[in-house]
Amino acid sequence: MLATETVENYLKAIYLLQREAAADEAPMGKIAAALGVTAGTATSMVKKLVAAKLARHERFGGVRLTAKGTRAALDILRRHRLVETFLVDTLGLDWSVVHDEAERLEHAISPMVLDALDRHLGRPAFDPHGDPIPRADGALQESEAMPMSELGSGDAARLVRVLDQRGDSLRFLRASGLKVGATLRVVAIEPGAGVMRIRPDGGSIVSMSTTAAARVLVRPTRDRH
Amino acid sequence: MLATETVENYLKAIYLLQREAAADEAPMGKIAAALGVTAGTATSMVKKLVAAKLARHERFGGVRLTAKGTRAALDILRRHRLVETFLVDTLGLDWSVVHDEAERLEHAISPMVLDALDRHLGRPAFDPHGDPIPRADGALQESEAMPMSELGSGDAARLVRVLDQRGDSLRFLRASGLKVGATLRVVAIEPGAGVMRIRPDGGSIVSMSTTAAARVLVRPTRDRH
DNA sequence: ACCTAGAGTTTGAGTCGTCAAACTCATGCG
DNA sequence: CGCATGAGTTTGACGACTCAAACTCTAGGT
Ligand SMILES: [Mn+2]
Ligand SMILES: [Mn+2]
Ligand SMILES: [Mn+2]
Ligand SMILES: [Mn+2]
Repeated sequence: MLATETVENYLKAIYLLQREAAADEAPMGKIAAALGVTAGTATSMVKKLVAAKLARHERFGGVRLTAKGTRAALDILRRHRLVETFLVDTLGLDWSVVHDEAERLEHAISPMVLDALDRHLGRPAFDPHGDPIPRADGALQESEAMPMSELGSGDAARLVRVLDQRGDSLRFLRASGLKVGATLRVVAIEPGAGVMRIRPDGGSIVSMSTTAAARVLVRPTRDRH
Repeated sequence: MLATETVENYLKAIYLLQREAAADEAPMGKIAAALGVTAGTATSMVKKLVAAKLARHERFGGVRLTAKGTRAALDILRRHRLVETFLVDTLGLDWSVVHDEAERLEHAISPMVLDALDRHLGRPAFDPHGDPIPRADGALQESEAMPMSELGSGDAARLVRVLDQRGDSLRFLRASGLKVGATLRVVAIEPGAGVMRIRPDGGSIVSMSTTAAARVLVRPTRDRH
């Protein structure tokens, strides 16, 4: 919209890297990797963001969005996640493919179409992966959740969000019956092997690495064993 | 998809200009005007299309798409018109605004999303303006229709297509009750003034210039006067 | 047959986003 | 401390797309 498609992609990437970094700063290398460009390209692009007052950056330091940059990033994130929701809920596409589609469509959605889409979908608060959808005013409520890897043996929980957008991860989870909203129970943990065994309600037991499990967020349920 | 977004726009513009030109050739100046670009830019871009075997062109002559270029143009046209149909039928947007929206969205629709959209819409044959939607294999059936300007006084007809995509034209037609599928009758013609008076079924009489009426296509109905 | 107005082309230059490769900085290991 | 290594930056170049302005061709009217 206001910015070019490339700028929109940088803003979104920086926003997401900033959330996940401890220092609340996006490292230049990660930005470059997220966009599939060389570090030099990312450096020069960040300079333009700084010139446009969308980001702050000092030589050899991390990148941080300004309030204006954050607002723009949230707007793009809203478009991205509403499009994903549309592709799954209305068109019936699989949640493992919609991320890449939304990556392109997000740049072509005008405010008018966005609002019509939002209305058509019933103003959803979460996308198919459980990611919160920023509201039109930029408000964003993250859902309370913990990594599935932190559950103990025997614990029951509801799956509320999947952080990994990679297609093969999502296909594995869907095939295992682990979708957003599903309830599950930890049947065993093998700390030595770094593996936990999970039984989704109404499904059969699956094993996954604790690192993979850490990218799945759950909310523990009162345990009616 | 295969081509860049700019190339897609050129191909679609050339295709449409070729259809409407007597010589089945798109004049360079019209191409430039359609894309909002200088004539020099269009010339150099057409050279690239020729190099890519998408078009034929000799110096100072008109531009003609190759079979490959025509196929690509039909593919873009299909995306454009399906998107327009979606915006009107599913999202409820007005037919006067969807053209510009589709102009951007058409480039971001993958084959997978396109097919899901097509299925969701019930594989429509015509878009909201009555323009035929090319099929996935490139087949395109134009509907039989004549310009409304060629009707005689007293003639009854059904409106089947609107050629002018300009927002104000479409808003005028909608406000007058002249939408695709509506039946109407010519109540008077003023050749001197270049105006004809039309009564849409269930609406009140409106005047429009014969040049405007020439851009509205109708199919005469058996006249139960 | 000419000449000119309009249409089309060429040229030179600029912007945007990108890369490769040379370079600089920060730091933690020895 | 000193310096090697990895992270980040700079530079020069390029492809895609565009414009302005100079130039060239074509066709229609006299
Ligand atoms: Mn994107
Ligand atoms: Mn998502
Ligand atoms: Mn377009
Ligand atoms: Mn249309």
